Amino acid sequence: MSSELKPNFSHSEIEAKWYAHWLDKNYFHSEPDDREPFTIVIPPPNVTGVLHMGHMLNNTIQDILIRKARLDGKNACWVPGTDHASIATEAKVVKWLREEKGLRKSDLKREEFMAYAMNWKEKYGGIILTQLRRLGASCDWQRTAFTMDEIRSRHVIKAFVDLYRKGLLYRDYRMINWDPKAKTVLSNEEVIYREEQSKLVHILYPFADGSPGGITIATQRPETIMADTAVAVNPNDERYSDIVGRKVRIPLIDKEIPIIADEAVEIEFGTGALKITPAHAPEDYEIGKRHGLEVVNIIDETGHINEAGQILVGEDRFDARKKIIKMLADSGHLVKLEDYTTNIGRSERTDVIVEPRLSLQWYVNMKHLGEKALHAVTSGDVKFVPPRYKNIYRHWLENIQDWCISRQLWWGHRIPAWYYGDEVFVAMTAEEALAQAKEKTGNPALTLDDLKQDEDVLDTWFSSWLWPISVFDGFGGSRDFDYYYPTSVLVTGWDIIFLWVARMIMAGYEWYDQKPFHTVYFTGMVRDKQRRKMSKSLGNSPDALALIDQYGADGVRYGLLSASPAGGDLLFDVKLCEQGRNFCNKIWNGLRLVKSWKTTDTPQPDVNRLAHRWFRQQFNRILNQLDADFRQFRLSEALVKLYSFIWTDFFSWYLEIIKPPYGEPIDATTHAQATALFSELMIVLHPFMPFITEEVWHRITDRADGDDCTVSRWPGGGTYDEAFLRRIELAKDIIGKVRDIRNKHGIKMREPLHLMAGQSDETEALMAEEGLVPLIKKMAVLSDFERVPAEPDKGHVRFISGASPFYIPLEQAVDTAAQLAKLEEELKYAEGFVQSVQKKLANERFVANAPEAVVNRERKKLEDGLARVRHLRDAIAALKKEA
RNA sequence: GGGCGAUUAGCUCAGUUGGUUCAGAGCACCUGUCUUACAAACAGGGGGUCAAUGGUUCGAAUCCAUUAUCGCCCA
Repeated sequence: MSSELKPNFSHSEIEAKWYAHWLDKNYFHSEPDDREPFTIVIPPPNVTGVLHMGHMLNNTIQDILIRKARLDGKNACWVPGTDHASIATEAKVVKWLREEKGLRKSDLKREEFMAYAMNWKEKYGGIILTQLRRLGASCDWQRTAFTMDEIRSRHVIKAFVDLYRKGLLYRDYRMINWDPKAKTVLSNEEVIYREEQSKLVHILYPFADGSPGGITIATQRPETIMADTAVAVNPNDERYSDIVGRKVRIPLIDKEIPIIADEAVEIEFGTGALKITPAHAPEDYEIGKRHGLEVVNIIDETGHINEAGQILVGEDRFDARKKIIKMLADSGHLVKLEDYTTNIGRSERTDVIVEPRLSLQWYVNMKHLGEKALHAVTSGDVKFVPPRYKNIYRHWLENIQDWCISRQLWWGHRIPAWYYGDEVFVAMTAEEALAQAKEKTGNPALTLDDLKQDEDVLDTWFSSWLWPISVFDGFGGSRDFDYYYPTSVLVTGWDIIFLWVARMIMAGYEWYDQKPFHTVYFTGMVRDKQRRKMSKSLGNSPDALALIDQYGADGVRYGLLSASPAGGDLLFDVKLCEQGRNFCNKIWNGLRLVKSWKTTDTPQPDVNRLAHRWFRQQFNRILNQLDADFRQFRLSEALVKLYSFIWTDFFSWYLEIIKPPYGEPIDATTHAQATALFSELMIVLHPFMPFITEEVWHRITDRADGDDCTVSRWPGGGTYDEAFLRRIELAKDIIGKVRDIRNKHGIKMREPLHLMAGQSDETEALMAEEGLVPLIKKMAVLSDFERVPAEPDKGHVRFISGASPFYIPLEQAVDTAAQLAKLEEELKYAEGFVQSVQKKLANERFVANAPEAVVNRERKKLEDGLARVRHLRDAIAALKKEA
């Protein structure tokens, strides 16, 4: 049997096999039943996206939680799906049309474009869901949803209509964030501010009446001077008090504008004088409104200067900036150029600098929606892991602004608003809108052709915020929805806490007065070793699939998770995946070892019985800890714990203890126990590393059809005896010290040693433990292990373990000096320890105030410590006498 | 400007309610090893004034205050 198993684990041969098997058995599909549900909705990746490190981390965590819930016997349901990602996808389709078909969007009718886009999506979209299978994601694929499919679209339109009827939607003409590349408005949350280098340009605006001088303003945007309609100073700024009210000329175009005074102008900034460009800066727009200034728009929707600019018409805004600085210098109006760092807002999707722009858009009133959403989190109804994100969330909601939801795109949900003259009709369908229009106007002759539907689509997040509801067809009132909602956990990155998480909570309370999920687990960002965020442009992100090919899905999952505390950033290093792969190999070889044993009907030796007792109890202890870890979402800790438990306790200790000499059989009882323990370990590790655990599960013993690791039951814990476990720890310490002595003296493992233990209660208890003496003899390779009444005369080394002395006679020369140094160091430590305990116990207030258990513990510590010190002193004295 | 968080070994990080020999893990490093499951391994080892100062307490890596440095969110 064992001859089938290669020395190295090969993940590529098993991953596809088991994934297909799980699908074949339909294990991932969930239907409502009597069991407790455990539900996760996937943060839908962009339909055009490909798997990257962030997805891998995110989905590994979800899969761990789902698989654990499945093993716990819950009805686990993980709903996958994709997001239509309006801006990103439309950009990709436009590019594809241009490059592959030679078509421009402007050449196409809306319907034509949508047909191409849908086609494109069918062909290239959703690749990422296939890639998730490689990772082992146990999603219920039959429930795959798409934000633009029929059901989800219905939810979006219904939500819009409903909010409109409730008076929570409105249209307004105001300053918005414009993305000149995508040619659409963005919400505040889609603008990313970063500090960037810029120039502050000082420009002289001469007096209009021709008198000498003028006023020097400072601006970052010299290319917009043509749109200026005033220069403003602070009314309290004495430098300018006598020229307020006078007129100046805009250089280059010689337009006359007034100098006005407004409190909003910062005296300290620049020259204290601001050019006011109401069409192209939010603050200027406000100032302009206060002073009734004209609004001159000189930048078109693509970020180029338009006819109203008079000069530099058709130039890109940044080219225009360079040119105008040159022109100002030539005309003598440039006073100076100053280096300047400022916060620049860029589009989250296209990364171009956002252009403030006035336009008419749809908004959601957030005041109303925000209140319950805030309470949900502050009250703990929705739990955040880690909890510190509560503060960030609260801060945002307390300062919330209305949500701009219209987008000037075609790919998305078209806004269900129809216009007839100045009237707006919002309805589920054009026919309903027509009916409304007929009633409102009293004109029954109106037809659909008289109504004009809004050209814009809705923000993608306006569909994502309904996701936990819409994937279960919640607005239809479904059995699924009743059963699965609220979902159990949401796993997502903290970067979309406002864009997505907060809004889902709002939607949940708005439509069902119910949270969408019990807990939000925030993952960190995956960064490289230099702490840089992984990105395509930096090229520092490893190819996710290549990683899986190289290290196996289990190895990569291990690597991602072992260093990924909740909410903390993960500094990714392929070394971690390598460690995961090595762990797989270790498990594989443990399997090979156990499979290689022949069994015999002989009775179980004491040492094996002891080994099992010890490991069982240790396992119980770990199971308790794992329970706590899962409850608190400390997944990384749980995995690290399991890693060392399996590697060290199971392989390095348990299997080594029970391992029969080469070629000899093992007693059947021990073999059965080892097989059972191995299987249990595979269940416990399964959520983290599903593939290898399933493989080992099936190889370790014969299984009936359907007896798969992935659908087995998580083992229940049990009791353990602390005193017993401590005795074993002591034994392990003794073994370690013997090995150290071998190391130091160059004694090979095949040379058995003779170990003598000094008299103490401790050694007495130790040797009375059935099986422990043979255990120590086996693991330390001893010919003999016995207690002696006193230290032997000469020719031996000594060490202290616990509070007892041990001696090993040696044939070879003993390195007295080295031993002495080591013992003296240990003595120093032990004395310091004893001193600190003594000090504590001498303190009356400690003895009086501390709990009795704590005081007793200290007394025991003192007793042991004193014994240890005594033995160390004896040993040192003896050693000195020898020298 | 408002807020949040962090600072523990060379690196990345645990350390749960303040109390068990509590100063830990992994990686890295050093020494040794074909000990026939595994060199992707095995057996050992060295390494930290827990950022600084002060306070609370019988007792502080842990709680409080101040300072320093760094990171992030919002404006």
